[in-house]
Amino acid sequence: MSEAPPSRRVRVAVEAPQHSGLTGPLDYLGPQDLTPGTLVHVTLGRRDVMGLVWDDLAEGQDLPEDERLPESELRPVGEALDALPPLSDRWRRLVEFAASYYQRSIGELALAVLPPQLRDLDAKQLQARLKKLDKADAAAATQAAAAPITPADRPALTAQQQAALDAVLELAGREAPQPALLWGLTGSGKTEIYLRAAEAALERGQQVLVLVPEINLTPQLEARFAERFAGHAIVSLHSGLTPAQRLRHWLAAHLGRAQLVLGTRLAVFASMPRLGLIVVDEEHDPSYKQQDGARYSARDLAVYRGHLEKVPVLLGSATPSLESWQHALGGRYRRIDLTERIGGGALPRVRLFDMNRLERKKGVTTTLSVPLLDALRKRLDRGEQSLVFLNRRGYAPVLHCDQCNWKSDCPHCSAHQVFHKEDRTLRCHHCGVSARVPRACPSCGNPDIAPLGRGTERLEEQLALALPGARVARIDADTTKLKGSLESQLAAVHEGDVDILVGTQMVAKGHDFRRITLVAAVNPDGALFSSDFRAPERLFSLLMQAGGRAGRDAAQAAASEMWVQTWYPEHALYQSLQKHDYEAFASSQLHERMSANLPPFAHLALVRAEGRSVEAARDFLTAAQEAAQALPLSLGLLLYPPVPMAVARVADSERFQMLIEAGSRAQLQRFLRAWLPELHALKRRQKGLTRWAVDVDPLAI
DNA sequence: AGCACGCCGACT
DNA sequence: GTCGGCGTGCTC
Repeated sequence: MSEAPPSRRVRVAVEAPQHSGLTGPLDYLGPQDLTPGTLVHVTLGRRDVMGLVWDDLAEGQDLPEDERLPESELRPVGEALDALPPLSDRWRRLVEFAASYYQRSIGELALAVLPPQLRDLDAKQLQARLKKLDKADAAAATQAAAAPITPADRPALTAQQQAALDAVLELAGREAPQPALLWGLTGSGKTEIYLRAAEAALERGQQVLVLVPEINLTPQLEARFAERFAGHAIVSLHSGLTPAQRLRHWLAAHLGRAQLVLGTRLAVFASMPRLGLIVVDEEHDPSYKQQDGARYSARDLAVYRGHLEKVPVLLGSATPSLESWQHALGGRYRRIDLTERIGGGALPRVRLFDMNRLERKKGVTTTLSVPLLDALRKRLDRGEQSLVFLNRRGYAPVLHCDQCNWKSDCPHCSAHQVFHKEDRTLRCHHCGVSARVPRACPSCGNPDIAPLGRGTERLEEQLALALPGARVARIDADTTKLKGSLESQLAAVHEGDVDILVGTQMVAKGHDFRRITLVAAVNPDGALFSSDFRAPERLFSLLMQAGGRAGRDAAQAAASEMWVQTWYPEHALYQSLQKHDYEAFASSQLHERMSANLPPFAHLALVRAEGRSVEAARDFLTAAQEAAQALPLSLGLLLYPPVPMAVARVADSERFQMLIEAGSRAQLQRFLRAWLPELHALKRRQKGLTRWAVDVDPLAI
């Protein structure tokens, strides 16, 4: 028997959430040779939890010597899962940065971004898992020898693409590459640039990380990469995988066996020992921001990770986020442009249809205007497809009684219940409650209750009625609930089994329709007057993307059209859209943002509070504000008063929020670090407060 | 967050 | 007398 190695103080990041007040790693006693990055079981209170051996934090970040527990009071670490190679130093720096920036504990974040199944394993089970993986890999390796990529397999690059690729490769050759913003129209061949850049990294023996905004978009991109890189190991990482798949794919990345990792925002934390390139496709997409728990932006973390690992980051978009655009204008990002569509195709002609020109007759539906129906009919006659875009699910957003003014309000939320005709339900899109549609007005008994407004279900019905013989189909969250149904419905469109496709933003993103020559946005005005300062940016990008669905087949591009029905055709947003002029739009938005002192010229944090009563939620934030004003660090910050959220009550919970504005990130960070402990204390005193959270760099205000 | 302890109401 | 309600407080 060998002697037990001498014990020492070991820092372990444990899975304890922020609310516990335990922010940094905890101290345990462990063997001398325990490497940082190793998973260990430790006792926390009375339970056994997973922890990750951490290093001593940087000067100033750590507790002072005299506040640490004496070694005599420390508990020993439990079993180490040392069959797994430790998480790298760079990986830990990324997690440390993310935890600090988004104001969460290191342990919470570190363990939340590991595959969930890893937490439930003991050393023996892990070893078995790794052995099984070895076997499978060996079998796969003998089966398919990596086929070299030959130039013949790839489409020739246009001159512009070649220049873009050269710029990317030049960056990759630098010691500390600058992030690149690949600004390319839909159909300009961005994906080909990703593929070529990835190819170069693979040839150097490096791994490539590709992020996409939605799970929906992973299969088609995965197919493209799989086709190009046959024989290479490609794995996907997203929340749609089974726990076992997720662990297997994560391990493949961590062990360096997966050469390409493709995934949604959580994949930004994938452990990759030989990372050589990060691609963030559709970098402007709001889905990159996590909306609960640690509210990180995977795009921003990707940029930070690139900086840490000294690898190039390629941010791609036709309508970059104004943050990224501003970075490019300021020279922090290298801008690379793709301004031509492949094959010389033109962008669809944008027609702004002025709704004011229609005669307004009472009770007559104007959404399907006569000219729009004519345009749709023209496509039908030519055997072409059309996409009608409406960002609202259901049949009608509300039911209404003419006699007593009753409305289908949700009993638990400050929102209407949406009428879904298909299953005759009234559903609240905020809390999810569902009720049968009443036969008569529940308030006065009037049998004549009517739907008000329209959603995709009703649009589908009205189109079928107005255009007899047309094959109308609808794709939205309701028609794609079942697994695989989105794929089969998209396939039906590709097969030509559909003439007119009705859909929400789900169909506006990414899907490559070949035969669509008309895209119509029938009611996009809502976002023009939203209280959220980012609403115009989102609308512009959504409409550009929707428009990009038309004319992808170069032969039909000339005849393709985007139809926008609006009451405000003179609005600057639509004017820029009509000219496909993202630059003009961005410039006017940035101008507005600068004069209003909004991002990217200011930095925001949002504190949200939920309580059983309006008072509980509001009083908490008011007290929080008072505590903030007492801090010297709040000097120069703008603390807005607490206000109810746009939907103030959800599932019987009252919601308030409060905005903090700072001139610099560092200032905001310093303030939050000092302030949050006070909020934890306040929460304990505030009765009826159920939850609160800080959102750094919030996307939706 | 878990998971204790702790101090008051309706049950065998 | 005890089972259990959820308020309060702690976890290296």
